[in-house]
Amino acid sequence: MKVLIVEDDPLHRSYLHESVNAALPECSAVIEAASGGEGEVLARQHDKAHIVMDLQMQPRTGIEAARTIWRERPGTRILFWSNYADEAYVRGVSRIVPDGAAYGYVLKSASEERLKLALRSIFVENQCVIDREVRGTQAMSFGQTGGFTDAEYEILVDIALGLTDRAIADRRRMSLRSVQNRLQQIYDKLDVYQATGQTTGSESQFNLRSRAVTTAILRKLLNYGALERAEAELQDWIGGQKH
Amino acid sequence: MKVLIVEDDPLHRSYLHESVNAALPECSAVIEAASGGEGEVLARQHDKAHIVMDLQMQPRTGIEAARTIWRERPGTRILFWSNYADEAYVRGVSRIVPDGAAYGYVLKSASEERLKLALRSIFVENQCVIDREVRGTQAMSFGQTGGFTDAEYEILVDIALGLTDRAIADRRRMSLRSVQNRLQQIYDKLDVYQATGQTTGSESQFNLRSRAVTTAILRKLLNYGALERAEAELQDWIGGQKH
DNA sequence: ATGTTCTTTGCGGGTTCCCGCAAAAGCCGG
DNA sequence: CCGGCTTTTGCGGGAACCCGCAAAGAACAT
Repeated sequence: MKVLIVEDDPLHRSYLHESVNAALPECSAVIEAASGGEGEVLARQHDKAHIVMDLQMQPRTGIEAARTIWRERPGTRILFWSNYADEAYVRGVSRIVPDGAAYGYVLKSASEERLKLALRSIFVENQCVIDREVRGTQAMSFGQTGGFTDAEYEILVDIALGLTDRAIADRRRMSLRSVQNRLQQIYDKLDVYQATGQTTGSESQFNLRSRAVTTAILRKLLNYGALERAEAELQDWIGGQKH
Repeated sequence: MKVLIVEDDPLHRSYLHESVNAALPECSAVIEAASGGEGEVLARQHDKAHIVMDLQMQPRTGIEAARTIWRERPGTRILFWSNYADEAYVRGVSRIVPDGAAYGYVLKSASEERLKLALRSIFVENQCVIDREVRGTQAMSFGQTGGFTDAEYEILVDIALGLTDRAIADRRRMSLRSVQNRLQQIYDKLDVYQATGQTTGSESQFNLRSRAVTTAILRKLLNYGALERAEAELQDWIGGQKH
């Protein structure tokens, strides 16, 4: 068994290396990559290796690396190893995991025991292991309680990118009014109607559109990585438009 | 000499501990704190300790901790130790450093030598040490080349928070039109006028307001921590308004 | 086929935003 | 005090946004 570690922080990398050695004595080789791009290359070279992948990396994030790896080799087992359980990350991961692939998601704050257990579960038993906290945000997200549907999330990302209603309608192939309906659902769910106090009698409001975006960021529905990915997709789409 | 380490990641904490011991043999005690709040408490107890402070921490960030510590003890020497050189962080730090206080800013990606050198320079020589990359974004920010003035940055934060033009005018004590002037300067500097391609002849545009915010985030002028802080200030202001 | 429910679409108007234009108000060297 | 200079403010109009209302469609059980 070979294990490929993709992690840009040298401290965490060597920590992972030790943990893999301790948890998987049957492992014959541990390869290290210090960035997402390097990880993709090494995954191609060692095409039976299991992978431990950091999510936050510069410039090529773990999600992008995992996507290309899974595209070439859908059965690969990947254990994601991340600082946060932000909904944006969780959604990003579950969006790209192929059907039937085994994967894991553990937080860096987890104990070494949990990490070793996860390593054995996924790489030996071929069984998904998802950290309890992550499960929490997953449920939050897919359950209806305050969660966003994929359609709503799509539109949320679009206004975050700064698209106009008209542009969203074009991009998502729906009417202008439907876009605005979705927006209202989003505004409701993000509870964005709080008024700012005012010395004069009348009360000024928030700009709902911008307010929704930052509320989403503050609630960790969106984060830098998600925006970066979405921006890249947007540029692709623009390129395709004027073909 | 005493040194207080404030860092939530245990790996980095013990790495710092070792580096301090190696670089500062005259140091008599090293205290560790695992969060911003704990750091503030320990800083009060050990009121001559120098501080090494991580910036990204949950829930209380290093900038907030540093601000309260400096408020109580303005001469304290603090070495900031961060993953990124985002303009939002750099601006946040230089906004709170008291006049004449010695401080440092080194990146986690720096070599151990650089770290030790910085520890000696600031804690022994009482001399500022700012990582080269950070200097770069500092210059970018305060020099006129594509940089934002404080006034513009303030407004940028305000639209990011979702305030309406009217509300910004009230908050910053200026006329509506002046706010909109500032907005146009911001739109210019962020170069937000790119049109999305369109099948019909006419071309749809971005929503400049939202587009400016995410462009700023993608360029790392804004990030989660900055928004969080600004949101707290905003809530304070709203409270004061309806007194 | 009929009724119920949910989603999508169109219309209209009130509000906010974006911005060109020009007058008014500060800032300085003469 | 006076001509420049930048910055601030007011006005007006066109566009985009927010949203209530109601008709048209789609999905599904009876």
